[in-house]
Amino acid sequence: MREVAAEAGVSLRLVQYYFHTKEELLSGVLGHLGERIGRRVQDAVAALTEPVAPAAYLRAMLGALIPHDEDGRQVMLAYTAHFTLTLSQPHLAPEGLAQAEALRGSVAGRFQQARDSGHLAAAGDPETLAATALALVTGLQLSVLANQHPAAHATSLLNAHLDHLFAPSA
Amino acid sequence: MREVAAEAGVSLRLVQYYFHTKEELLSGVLGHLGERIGRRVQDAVAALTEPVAPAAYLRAMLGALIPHDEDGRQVMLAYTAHFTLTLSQPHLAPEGLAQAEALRGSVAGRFQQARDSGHLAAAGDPETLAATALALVTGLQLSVLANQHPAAHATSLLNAHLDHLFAPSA
DNA sequence: CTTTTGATGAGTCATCTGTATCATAAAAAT
DNA sequence: ATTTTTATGATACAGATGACTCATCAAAAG
Repeated sequence: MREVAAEAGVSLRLVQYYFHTKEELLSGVLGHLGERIGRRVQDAVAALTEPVAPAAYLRAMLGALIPHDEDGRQVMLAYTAHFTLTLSQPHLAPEGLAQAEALRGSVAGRFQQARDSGHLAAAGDPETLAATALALVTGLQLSVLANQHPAAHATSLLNAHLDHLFAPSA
Repeated sequence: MREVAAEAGVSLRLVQYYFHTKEELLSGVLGHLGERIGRRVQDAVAALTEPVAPAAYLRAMLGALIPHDEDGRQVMLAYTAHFTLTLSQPHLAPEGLAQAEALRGSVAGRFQQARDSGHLAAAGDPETLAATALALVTGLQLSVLANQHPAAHATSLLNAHLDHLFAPSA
């Protein structure tokens, strides 16, 4: 609590004013991070030029989850830390997972759309493709945070995966 | 330190005897977890019946990283927690990453072998395929630990990904 | 103008925590 | 038989930490 207050340039008393306990603070942070990540994804999608092909949409959405700038790195690092904490403290999870669930649905919807419009060449139902793509992004995220790959490399791995789904004959 | 001693049914003094500081304890645990995970992978590979097709080998190796029993869950959960810690305390990493690097090389080698023997249908160099597959497994691992998917489902997602690389025409 | 809300300061309390010290004793190695 | 290794017990201590209280004050809302 003291450390958070100091880092924020604020009195300890104020932190206690808004977050009565440390648990409330942690849940609050997890929710806040979820929102920031959601906004980053929305911004990336909004930056697309019309018309939006399903493949490009998915590239933008999923690519936004890979930390390619300092802000993204900080957000993703903090989110990863809090997410890992929820693995042993499940009662801290509620709000954060809602965001993740919404994202999963959105990705699955895009895959469904791609299938309907005949752009998708790969087998497997949209739910499966979405779950796989999201797991891949999670792993790539971590590899970037751990400095195993630069962000650009991780993005190209993600794009290669998507390209393979949309045009496997190449 | 006290909590570790109590959990191990051992005196605090003994923990201090083998690990002079908390940092040493954490590094030691990280190394120990790396070994246990490596052994689990080796065991899974050793259980294969000859002759070993490249695809089956990769399925075994990578599948062993998905926690499908209680022991696996504990090991992977502890490893994930320590790995996440190294993201903000990089000096705790040295030994743990060596194991991961060895695994990456091994997976890449198998992909190379599959390509050479004509079993691999997908494009992309072995290094890329290995990095992608490992990132996917990391993400699936986390999804299982977070109870987003049962282990069997994660394994089937992994197998679907590998099948797609080995037989994309289906 | 008065009340509510947002913000700070100073300090207390009990507990947790990493580290350290000294004495001791069984067990294993030499 | 003696030395070294492995293990425990009992504290001690300084610093960190979460939670709480009381007093105070500026700003915004009513």
